[in-house]
Amino acid sequence: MGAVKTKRMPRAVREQQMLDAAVRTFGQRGYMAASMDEIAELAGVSKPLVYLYLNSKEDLFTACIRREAAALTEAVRAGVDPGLPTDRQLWEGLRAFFTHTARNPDGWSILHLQARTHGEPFAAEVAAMRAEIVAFVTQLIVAAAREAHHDPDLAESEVAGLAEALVGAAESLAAWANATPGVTARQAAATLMNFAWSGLGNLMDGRPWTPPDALTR
Amino acid sequence: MGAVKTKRMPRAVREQQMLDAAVRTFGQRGYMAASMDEIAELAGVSKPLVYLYLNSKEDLFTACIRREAAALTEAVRAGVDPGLPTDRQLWEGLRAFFTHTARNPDGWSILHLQARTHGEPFAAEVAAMRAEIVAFVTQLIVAAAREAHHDPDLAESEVAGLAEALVGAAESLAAWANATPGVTARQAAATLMNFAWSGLGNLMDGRPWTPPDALTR
Amino acid sequence: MGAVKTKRMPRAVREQQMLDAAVRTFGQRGYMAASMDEIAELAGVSKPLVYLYLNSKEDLFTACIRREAAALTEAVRAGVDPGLPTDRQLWEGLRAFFTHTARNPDGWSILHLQARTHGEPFAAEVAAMRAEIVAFVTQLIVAAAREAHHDPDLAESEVAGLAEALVGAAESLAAWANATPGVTARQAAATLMNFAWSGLGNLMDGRPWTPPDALTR
Amino acid sequence: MGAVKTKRMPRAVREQQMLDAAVRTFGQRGYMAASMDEIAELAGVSKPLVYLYLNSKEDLFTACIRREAAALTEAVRAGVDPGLPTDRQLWEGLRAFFTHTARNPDGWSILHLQARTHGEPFAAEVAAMRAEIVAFVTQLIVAAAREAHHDPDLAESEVAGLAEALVGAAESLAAWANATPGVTARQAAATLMNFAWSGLGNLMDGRPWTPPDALTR
DNA sequence: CATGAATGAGGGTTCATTCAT
DNA sequence: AATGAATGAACCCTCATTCAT
Repeated sequence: MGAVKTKRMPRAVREQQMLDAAVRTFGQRGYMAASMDEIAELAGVSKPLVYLYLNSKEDLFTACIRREAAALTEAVRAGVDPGLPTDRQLWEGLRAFFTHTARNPDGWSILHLQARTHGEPFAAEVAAMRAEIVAFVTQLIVAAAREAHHDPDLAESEVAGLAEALVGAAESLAAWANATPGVTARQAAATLMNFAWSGLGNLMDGRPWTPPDALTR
Repeated sequence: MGAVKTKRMPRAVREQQMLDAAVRTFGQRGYMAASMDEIAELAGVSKPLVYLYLNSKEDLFTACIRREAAALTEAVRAGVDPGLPTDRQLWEGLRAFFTHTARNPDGWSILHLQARTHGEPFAAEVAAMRAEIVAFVTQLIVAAAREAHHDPDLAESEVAGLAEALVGAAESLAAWANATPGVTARQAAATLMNFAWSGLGNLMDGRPWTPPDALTR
Repeated sequence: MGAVKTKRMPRAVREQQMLDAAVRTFGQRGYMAASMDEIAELAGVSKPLVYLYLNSKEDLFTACIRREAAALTEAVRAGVDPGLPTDRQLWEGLRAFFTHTARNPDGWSILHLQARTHGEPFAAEVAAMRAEIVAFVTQLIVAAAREAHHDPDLAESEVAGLAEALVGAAESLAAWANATPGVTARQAAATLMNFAWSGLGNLMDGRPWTPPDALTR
Repeated sequence: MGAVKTKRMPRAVREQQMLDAAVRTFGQRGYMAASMDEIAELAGVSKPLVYLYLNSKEDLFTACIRREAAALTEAVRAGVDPGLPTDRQLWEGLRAFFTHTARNPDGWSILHLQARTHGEPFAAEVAAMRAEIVAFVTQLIVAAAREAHHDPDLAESEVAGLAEALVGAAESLAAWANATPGVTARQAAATLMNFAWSGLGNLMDGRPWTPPDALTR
């Protein structure tokens, strides 16, 4: 199970191996239950080397959070074309999000569960990333309102709640999709678009939101 | 802060004191960081008594989860009048949910964060409760579809995803409402109803969902 | 070598056993080289019990210092009759000091070497005891000067230096006497009285200080 | 603060840099708390080089002790003119001693505290130096006795004790003088000469020992 | 001459858990 | 019904020391 024990690697490489092992261990065992011993073994190095490079369990976990947060936000950013209409942008972002979380369950566990459960300084780290995503969604909603130029009264606090609800729904669906066999990232994104864009009321009335490439795939 | 040290209490009473202390400690410190020492002290009893009554840390935590899960589902059930139309039922349920979680932050922390973060057997315990709530929501959605008798093809898996999204959004909003000063349970429920029932698309077009008692309060 | 493993002792007794073991271990191995494992084993208990009662290695060492310092100052105080003339008081005090340090080499090692070598907060602890002894000696010197009513100019800073020198000489002689076979506490005290009271110059001229009970013993 | 990192120095120079760093680190942190890492960094070299040149922490510390012991004895020797009368020789020796220890607090800490606190083989190393100084003092006392040709019976063991007391007092005063602002090496030496040569009894009677150059300075 | 990479061994500390009363 | 006394096991972390280049 452990990495092949290759000796004398340059520091940068070893550090990535350690982070890989740490993300996996933290993601599966949880922050507190993960032991530095296990991480070191999985990384194929001795414990002192982990401390030499990453300083402490806390620092190591923080490094994991940062790496995974950066990877996730980057994946979403890369998946979105800012030239598209807002609903299309949201659709693309959700697809990228569900795809990335499905491919990195351990990283997602760290961001979604572990970091939030174990207080400061970890919660702040992940809150920063979350704020970035919420801001992106907020801006999409505001843009949509402007496009529709119908409801100039949409209060800021109201928008904040909506963005929070949307992001929360996405987070929950990610866990659900990961745990439910047969649910693809695409399906999860479609479900959420339907739910978020059209609302249950309209769905009931037979007016779902339609994926833009429904015909081609 | 700890309970007054009264001696020779009947078992049932002592057990509740212990669970109170445990919920508070687990909720604030987290499952792993909470120590049996602290719980026993907060409960005002000696450690062996905790073991005599509740067996182990794991069992104690499981008992906490069960108690809090039962309290939450009961609160929601009690808040809903099954004779009302579906959207009204959902509205009442959400209000009850946000009210209960705001009043029991430690219990909510246990259910929402701690139990899910620390794997089996706790995750299964809380998953059972969640399934109950998802089932309730699912049934609401199905009933709504029947009322609208428009879309008999609404696939079961699709409904499951929608329910999941709705519940996830609610969970996230609960944490957000607890952490954001000035957001009441009522407001959180209204935001979520808007989002879930009308959808962003309709909101943008000026067709929000209207709280049933908007005029009276 | 370790104490007989007696079970279920009252806390006060166990604590003294632990302090005994700790004084011996710290005295012989030194503060840093002593391991809590070794101390626990010598005390005949498990390590967690040592921590339960004494908190930490630092606290344990501090407790040792306090106990040994109290024992030493008490021994000196008990040996001195404040009604006697000053040189007699000094003589009795020195005898008590050398006797006590000879009988408690580990305690003396802790006070004289270990506590001073390992910085704060230990140095302050032993400095307090030393200040007490220096104050006692200073007061003797001042009293002697008053009795001789010859030198009203004896500056305070000068007296401080003399007291320091006397105490330092005593400390050194204690280690020397312990390490040199055949040197008794009595002889060490006599040598120091000679040195301190008469001075080398007078010794050379055949005017030593005479122990008060030279004839009787 | 660390030495400038100059490369490719001859071995002898590098060794002195290492010893400088080691003396400083051992003197300030203590033998056990000092880490080879810190010493190497302060010396501006890599750790393996320290091992290459000085073999082990123990050997490095021993080398420090030897160097500082040699420096101290050499300073005292250089300060004394063997042609002078014995009290003048002692006076000069003490001045040299207090001056040197005041200027080399780290070295003095190593000799006086660290080496003695951490057992063999270090204690033996510093004991050798101490024996040399005690021998010097002993010879002074014997010479003084011969000059006074009064007490040919001054037993050898008695002289040994006196020398020990004198050296011990000097050691204590050195630490005291270093720690007490405003006390110069000269004053410390004068205090000790007074104490040792005239004795408290004569001081009280107004017969102090008079520094030879009291008039000129 | 010099070092980046790496580790075996051990130390302080904490915790869930049990025994004897 | 209740507790004071006690521990096995594990965890985080550090350090002196060595290879391979």
